Amino acid sequence: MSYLNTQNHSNTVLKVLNSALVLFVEKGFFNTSIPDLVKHSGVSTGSIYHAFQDKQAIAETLMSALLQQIEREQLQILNQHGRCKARFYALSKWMIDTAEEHPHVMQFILTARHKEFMPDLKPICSSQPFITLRNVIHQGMLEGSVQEMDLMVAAASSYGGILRLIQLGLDGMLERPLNTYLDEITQVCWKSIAIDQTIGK
Amino acid sequence: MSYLNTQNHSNTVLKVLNSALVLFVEKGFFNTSIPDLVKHSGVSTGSIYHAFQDKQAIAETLMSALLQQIEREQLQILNQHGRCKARFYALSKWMIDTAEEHPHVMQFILTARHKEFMPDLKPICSSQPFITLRNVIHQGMLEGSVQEMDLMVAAASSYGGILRLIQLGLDGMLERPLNTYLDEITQVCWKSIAIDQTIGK
DNA sequence: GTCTATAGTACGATAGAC
DNA sequence: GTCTATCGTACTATAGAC
Repeated sequence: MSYLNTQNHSNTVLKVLNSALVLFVEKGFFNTSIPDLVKHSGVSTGSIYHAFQDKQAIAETLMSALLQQIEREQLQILNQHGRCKARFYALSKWMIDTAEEHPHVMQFILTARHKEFMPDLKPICSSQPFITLRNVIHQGMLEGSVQEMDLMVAAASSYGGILRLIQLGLDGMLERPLNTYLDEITQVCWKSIAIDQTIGK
Repeated sequence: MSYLNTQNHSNTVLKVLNSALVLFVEKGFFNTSIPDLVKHSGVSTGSIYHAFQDKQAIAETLMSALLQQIEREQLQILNQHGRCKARFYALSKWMIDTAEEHPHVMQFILTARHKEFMPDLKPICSSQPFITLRNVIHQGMLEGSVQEMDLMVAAASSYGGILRLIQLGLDGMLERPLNTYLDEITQVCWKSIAIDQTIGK
């Protein structure tokens, strides 16, 4: 199933964005030509340029749409869990599930060299979804469940492990499916910033 | 100072490789044209194509040279420290120092979309330097200083935090210089996989 | 809004003098 | 080995019919 929502975009735009997601991740932005997009999406050159100003605008729209969708899903998770540790586990599970169900999405967000084709864009880690991840850790410090330390250090250590494992999974370096590592990785990542030594469930 | 060793390569090759490192990281592989390389390196088109088969070969040679140099530096560190924890700390310090002194090197290794322009290359995390990092963690399990767990999970959790913080630093998301975070980040990253709760130095 | 056909350009790579 | 000049190509983007 497509990850992108059908609400904000026309059918043509959506077809192009979905093809762009696949092709940009698999071949790279610069190795994907407009003719490639035409073939993969079934939309003609003219229609593509009617819907988007240029090739770069396709990437920008795609990025923006993905980040919006991710924000929406994060908010749902935050609504279901109140405390830092529960939120951290739920967000980690969601990241790992997304990496398995929509590997292209995760790959595009995590490893696409956005700077290379969107030079004006701020680094991905300054986008709202990453701010939300950090805010949860900050909440933990206020709650007393996370050790007082530099927020960037805490965020890097906790989510860094999750994201690194996801990257290893996307690169085909893991023997088992990603989700089978969920419990183990979230436990050790949480342990790195938890305030006490009782790790029990 | 240049990161690359002058032993294996001629002066012309070295000039091109150094320019390629800078330009590939700052503008990206596909946004760097041969004329760009000519301007930046002072070497003419003809000489570049005399030294390298094509543009991709420049990237491949660069990657190979960097990995070799990194391997050499890692071996030095392993020779200076015997136990897992000491090696982990020293390797982490070395990664952070390298990121500060040679940001282009770190950026090229960590974030360059190698797959995009070197489709045949294995993922970077299967290269020898990354294997060495994992081996050190494995050694820790045998020694009894690191908890028994899946090796990939342990490596992701421990080095993932370090690498994530380095990425944040390279992206300009940190307030202070990277090396000022060294003690804090290595401590929490080690804590995530350490076997007992005594974290003291 | 959608399409085909094509203009214009910039690039990778080569030829060939020195 | 190094250089300049240039070829051929493949791309992005546009023009204009429907």
